[in-house]
Amino acid sequence: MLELAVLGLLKERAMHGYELKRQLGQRLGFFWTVSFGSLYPTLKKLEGKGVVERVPDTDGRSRRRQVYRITEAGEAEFLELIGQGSTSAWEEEKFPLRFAFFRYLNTETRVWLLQRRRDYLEDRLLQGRTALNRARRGRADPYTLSLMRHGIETTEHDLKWIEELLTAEANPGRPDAPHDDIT
Amino acid sequence: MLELAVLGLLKERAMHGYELKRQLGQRLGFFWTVSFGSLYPTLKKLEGKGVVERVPDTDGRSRRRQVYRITEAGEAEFLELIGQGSTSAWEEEKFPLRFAFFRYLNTETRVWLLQRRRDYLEDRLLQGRTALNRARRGRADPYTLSLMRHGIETTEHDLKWIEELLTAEANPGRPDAPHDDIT
DNA sequence: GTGGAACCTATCGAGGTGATATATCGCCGC
DNA sequence: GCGGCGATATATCACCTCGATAGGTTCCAC
Repeated sequence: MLELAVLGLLKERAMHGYELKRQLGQRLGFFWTVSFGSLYPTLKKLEGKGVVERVPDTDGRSRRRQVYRITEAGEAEFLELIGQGSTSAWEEEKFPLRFAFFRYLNTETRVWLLQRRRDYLEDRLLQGRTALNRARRGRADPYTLSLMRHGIETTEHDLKWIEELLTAEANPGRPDAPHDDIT
Repeated sequence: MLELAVLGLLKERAMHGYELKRQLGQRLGFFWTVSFGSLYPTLKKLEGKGVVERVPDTDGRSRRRQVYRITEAGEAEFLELIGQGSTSAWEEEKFPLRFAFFRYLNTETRVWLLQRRRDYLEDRLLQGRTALNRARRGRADPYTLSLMRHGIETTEHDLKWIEELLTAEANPGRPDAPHDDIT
């Protein structure tokens, strides 16, 4: 998981651990946050696999930072991770992470992933509505009901977003991707 | 975490593990799901602490299920867990869980928790907007920008929900709690 | 230069995750 | 009845991640 995120970020440019965390926090902080406790071990593991490497301490100063860059094997590994279907569950769970690297995929794959996501959300929505109705009949307390309603609304919002993205993907009319970008 | 959820559900009525998972899935499945790998160990741990106990296999049939009920010590433990401030982070993370048991808290505590939540969300929103602006100036790719925008919108929606709840809490005018409940 | 704040790496215990194994029940066709 | 099969239910394992914490380094104000 984190491996994909790290490789994706290092694909853009070399970074040290702390900055990886900061970048991740900014880009998908709403959906995910990494802890140092998983980041640093992961970096070491990746280095062990040879998919990232430490940038040798060029130009004397600041030898405290451990700057990593992606290797050729790493580029391959990244494509492997982001492209593949992988195991059911996390696929849906970590959608935002995958989405953050959508630019590295071709349109076909993007559409495929978006459709999978849409189906998943629609299914959840259905289950959620069913559960809500059951809860209503069961005289569940107002707070529980409110929570369930809110969950449904949130999912509806997610779904709408996905559908807009699908539309945008279908006709690269003007904005070659998701809407406005004024200043 | 899970401990609070389990105790809260058992407070309503005795259940076996599988059903606890099902109930949890229905009520806050949008925000959380438990795995068996944590549920069963947790039940044992709770039994060890004496806050829940196995219901003796009355009336012969179906001896396969392990039905648990909450003990008196468990009731106390529950109030302890839900009432206390606990450690910073998870407090925000698991807000929905806490909210699901709001009916066991008095108005004062409810309002306090809602306000904390509101402040937290407002802070995130601010950070998110700042990050978005920076990303725009940095010519981030459209997908990343779209993701960030979506995160912001979702948080705004959460915030609106909290504010409505605060309003409802402030004047128990007609609906003694969160809005409509037709049929 | 010296003290402190911000920066950065690192590790630990606790606990959660998804996958998988196994056993039992309810039910249907025959 | 009885063999089989899908749903129900408990259990465990290896791996991953978390939050807390500690410790070292760089930078700057005074």
